[in-house]
Amino acid sequence: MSADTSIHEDTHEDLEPARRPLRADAQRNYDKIVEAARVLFREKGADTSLDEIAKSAGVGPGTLYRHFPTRDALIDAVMKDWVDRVHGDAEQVLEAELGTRETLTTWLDRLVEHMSRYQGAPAKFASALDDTGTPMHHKCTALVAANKIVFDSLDARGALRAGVDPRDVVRMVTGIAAAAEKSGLGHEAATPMLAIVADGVLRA
Amino acid sequence: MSADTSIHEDTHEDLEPARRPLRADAQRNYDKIVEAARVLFREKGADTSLDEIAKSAGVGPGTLYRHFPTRDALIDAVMKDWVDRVHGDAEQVLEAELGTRETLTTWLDRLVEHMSRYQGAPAKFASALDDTGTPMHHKCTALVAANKIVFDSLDARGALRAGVDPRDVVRMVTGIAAAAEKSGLGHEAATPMLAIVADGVLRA
DNA sequence: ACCTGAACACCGTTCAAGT
DNA sequence: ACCTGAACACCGTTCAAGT
Repeated sequence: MSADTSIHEDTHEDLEPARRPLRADAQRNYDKIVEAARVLFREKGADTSLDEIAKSAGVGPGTLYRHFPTRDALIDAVMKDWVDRVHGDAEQVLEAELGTRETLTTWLDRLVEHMSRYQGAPAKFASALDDTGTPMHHKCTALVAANKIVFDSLDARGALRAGVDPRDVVRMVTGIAAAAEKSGLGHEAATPMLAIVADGVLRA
Repeated sequence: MSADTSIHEDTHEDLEPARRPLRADAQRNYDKIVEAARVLFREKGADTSLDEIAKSAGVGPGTLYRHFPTRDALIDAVMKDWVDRVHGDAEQVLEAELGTRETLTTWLDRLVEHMSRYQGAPAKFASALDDTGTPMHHKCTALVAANKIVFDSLDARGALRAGVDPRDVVRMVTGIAAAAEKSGLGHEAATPMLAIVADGVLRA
């Protein structure tokens, strides 16, 4: 190993755009937009009007479009460190060395939590999961990869029922997170549904 | 029993608005709008612009609003006979007298099918499930009621795992239907997810 | 009682004009 | 190279004027 921080040890980030440095004022605007979006996404959800975001950032709508040609691209930028946290969570859950069922349920809980970061986000994940090419799809592959780590471990322990595709589980959790959000009961509404999933995934 | 057809034997329809007859031209417009909506919902999904529907029906936008103050109300009208079909399906599934697992999976399949009638409908169901008062919520209670019939039967057979709330299953299927739709793979994408649900719901 | 269509507010997106 | 803001298209919603 060479350095200590921000090592690219894994393969889930190599496709980063690698854009060259922006002009000073452009960079400032870029940051202001992302920060404004972060706040508004949290307060009003991931469908907040782009105009409002631009206004709140103090830039013209055209500037926002220059930096983020699509809403997806903006969401992507707002969720910059998200991928790493998901990956870290997967490993953390495994390191806890819990029983198989508890390992699975706490992981699924984290999954929902990560997906539900912003109102409306679960639906975006559901859409992006099979929509190759969009920026959000990158996040989804990270999600699938992290999930695979956990499932591989469970499989090694012989805990999985035959014929369960981990990818289907992610897809299902996507839907569960969306349903829980729309229930208005907060994302604790997901817990009983995740319990059913766990029983369906684990060997009887 | 008195008559043979369209008996109101159950309680899932007594709260119908009971509106008095419309003037002839108004009734004609009402029908034209519902028919246009039915076609467009099928072709372009349940989020088709109301303006487009009005135009396709050959009426002004104001006329549409007079009859259907909200999009939900229009969807409700389009799905008029839907409730009865769901209820009938539940009974039909039970009459087939299949094994417990097959009973459950075919029922869940039907549920998804019913929810996925129009593009965007699963999301509406998810939202309406706990949103009392909206017209779509009526459909949801019908859904829950039909589902209860099947689950009661399974429970009587001792097939259910302890602690499973049928309502949570409906909520979950709502999410699954939405996720399957957004996957773009058609609603067969739901099948493997439903299999997991079945294993989670049935006693091991 | 019902219909029409103009009018308004709002949002996403583009682009010519500026620095 | 980057920003601004006017401009356009589109949609939901309302309402005064008509029959």
